[in-house]
Amino acid sequence: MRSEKPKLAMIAETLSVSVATVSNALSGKGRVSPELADRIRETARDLSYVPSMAGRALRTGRSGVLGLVLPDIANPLFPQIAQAIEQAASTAGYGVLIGDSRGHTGVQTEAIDRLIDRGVDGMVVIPRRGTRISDIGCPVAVIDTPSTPGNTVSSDHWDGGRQMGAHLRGLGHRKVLILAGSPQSTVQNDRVGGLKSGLGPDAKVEVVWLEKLAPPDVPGRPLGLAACVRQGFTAFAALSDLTAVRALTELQGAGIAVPDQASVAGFDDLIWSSVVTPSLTTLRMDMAEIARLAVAALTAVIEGLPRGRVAASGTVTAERPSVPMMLVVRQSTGPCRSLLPDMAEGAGQ
Amino acid sequence: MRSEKPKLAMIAETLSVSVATVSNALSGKGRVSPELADRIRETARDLSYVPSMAGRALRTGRSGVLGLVLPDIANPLFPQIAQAIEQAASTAGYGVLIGDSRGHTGVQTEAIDRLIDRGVDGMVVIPRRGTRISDIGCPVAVIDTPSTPGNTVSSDHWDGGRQMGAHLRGLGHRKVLILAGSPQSTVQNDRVGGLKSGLGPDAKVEVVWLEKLAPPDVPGRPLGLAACVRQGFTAFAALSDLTAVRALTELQGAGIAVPDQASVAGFDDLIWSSVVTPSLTTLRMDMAEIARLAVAALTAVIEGLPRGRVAASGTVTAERPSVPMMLVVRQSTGPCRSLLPDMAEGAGQ
DNA sequence: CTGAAAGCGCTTACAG
DNA sequence: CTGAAAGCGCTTACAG
Repeated sequence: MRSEKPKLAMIAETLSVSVATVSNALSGKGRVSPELADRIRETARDLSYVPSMAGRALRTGRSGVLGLVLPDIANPLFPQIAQAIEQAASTAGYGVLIGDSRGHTGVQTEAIDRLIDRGVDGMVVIPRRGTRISDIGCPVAVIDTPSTPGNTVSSDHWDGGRQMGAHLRGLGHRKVLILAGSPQSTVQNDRVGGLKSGLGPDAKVEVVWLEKLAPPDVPGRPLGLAACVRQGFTAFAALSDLTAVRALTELQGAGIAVPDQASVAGFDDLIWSSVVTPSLTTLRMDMAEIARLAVAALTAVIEGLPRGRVAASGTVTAERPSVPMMLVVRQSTGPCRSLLPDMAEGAGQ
Repeated sequence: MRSEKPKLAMIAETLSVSVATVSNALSGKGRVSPELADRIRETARDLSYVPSMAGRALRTGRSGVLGLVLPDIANPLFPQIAQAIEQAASTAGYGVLIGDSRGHTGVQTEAIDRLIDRGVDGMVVIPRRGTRISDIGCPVAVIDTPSTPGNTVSSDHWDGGRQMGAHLRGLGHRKVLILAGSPQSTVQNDRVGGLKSGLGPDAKVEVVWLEKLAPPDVPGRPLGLAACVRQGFTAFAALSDLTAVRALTELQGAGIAVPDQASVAGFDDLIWSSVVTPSLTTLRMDMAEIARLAVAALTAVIEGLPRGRVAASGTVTAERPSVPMMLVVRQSTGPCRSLLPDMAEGAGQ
């Protein structure tokens, strides 16, 4: 029912003061007497004044918007990431613009450019396959993995792998198959490294990179996991919940009981992992914290705060570069029964 | 290496014309001689000129940004939706700002308000549980289901259900359990209705609303599907792929072979459905088309196009209100073997 | 402590 | 067909 969108001038007029004073009062820069400032804030509230982003942006050269670019849009992590970033950004007073390169790895630059053209003040990028981010023209926070140069902040994927490895080792597993995606992914390599370390030197570990399978791996194609069980593998550690669910259903479809005959574990704790039977043991990322750190790093340099730094790599530096992952133990992993060929008995529940 | 971000004035200066002329030429409103317009466009390109959104927004009162609000952020459809909307918006020259109400159904207004405050020109809303959208202060496109008043455009969920029902019926299934989420969801109700219709009058159909289960349903809890099979249910139609995967793994875990002993089907064709074994029969939405229609409806009223209409409900009207769903038949559904109690034999493959 | 003025980069009547 | 001018809503030196 308000007659019109209130502007600074309206408040000024209402109180018979200058817009400059209103602006100063509202921005709390303290050049205004406390009493006047109070009155100004009050009538601003009464009029439900909302500053015009356009006016402010034009004047200050800052849009108050951050870009979020996920090259790999089909990424099932997207909801988690988008939610966390939006939350952190909004708390920091920023909006979040979606940048999507629709899977075309090369076209990522285009998505970034579009974001720049729209005037984002900074952006957070979740790279895939070592996409190189450099002099983009605005501060960039990269969420990848601590071992990547230019990484701003991320989960400690290596340690996550280590936790998973230790868990599996603790259950007695000594012959483990790691189901990985792309060998080009630093995140995945870190997870593999940690897994091996956690499993210990006496474990027999094999890695299959789905992407390297020939003929090219198709989602629906069986991975031959039952044969692996017959060969003595007792645990399957997938580097993503998606692959874990794939492994789980393949095993179950072949009549192999999980976790009785083989353990299965995933990564990332997507909702799916808690919904399947048996529910999946997995590693949860603290996306909220990662997002908070990434956004804080960004806003620090955007707002010229003392702590804000842009590293040589062109990306922004966070308070701390890595956030621990948390092991979530559920039903899909159990003690190693190391039962070899004689697995015909039952899949009974 | 460009010395500075080029502005309209620079182009004008370079060509010794007025900024007004440059503006007119670039916006193609045709008040400029073709030759001059060409030269202007050319130098604009050479200088890699990008208009300042802030300047334009302040002047025109339009931000060139659309809001996307999904109250149910954990929604696994999010990647699909976000990608499609971003694609459509970007093609139409708009950016997309994320609006998230973080699950708090009531707080949705807050998310919407934040978007409004940021000056979005319109927004697309995917409501849950009959959230009421009204006089928000900007054009709104609602993507829900055709039977909801105020729906702008959406999949034809009823017909999708019908297709699935017909498919199952064609395979001989006559006793089907529908796994639904919330009875408050119009989308789900439509799917249920279609399913029943497609299954035909002689089919015995039961619906279990997961949300109404007492004690409240927890993701990991078994749904007692094996017992249902013993009772003669031969097919399980889940209203989402998430639930379908849940059902599939529960059945498999209980030693019931899918699709040999029971068929399972889902909805939405998330990536998960093609990855599990057996891969899931499901219904795919044409999100790209839906997004295109929604965005077109929005931009039509934003840009004051002749076709653009705001319906009485306060939401925008699309070229057509519904888009067909497409049945994707995969391995999880098969002919009904109608094997009753004697299902002890084998889950072996 | 408060205000008048300039200007951020555009677009849009309005003249010429 | 082209241009001079005003103004969108802010913030920021600069005076007072």
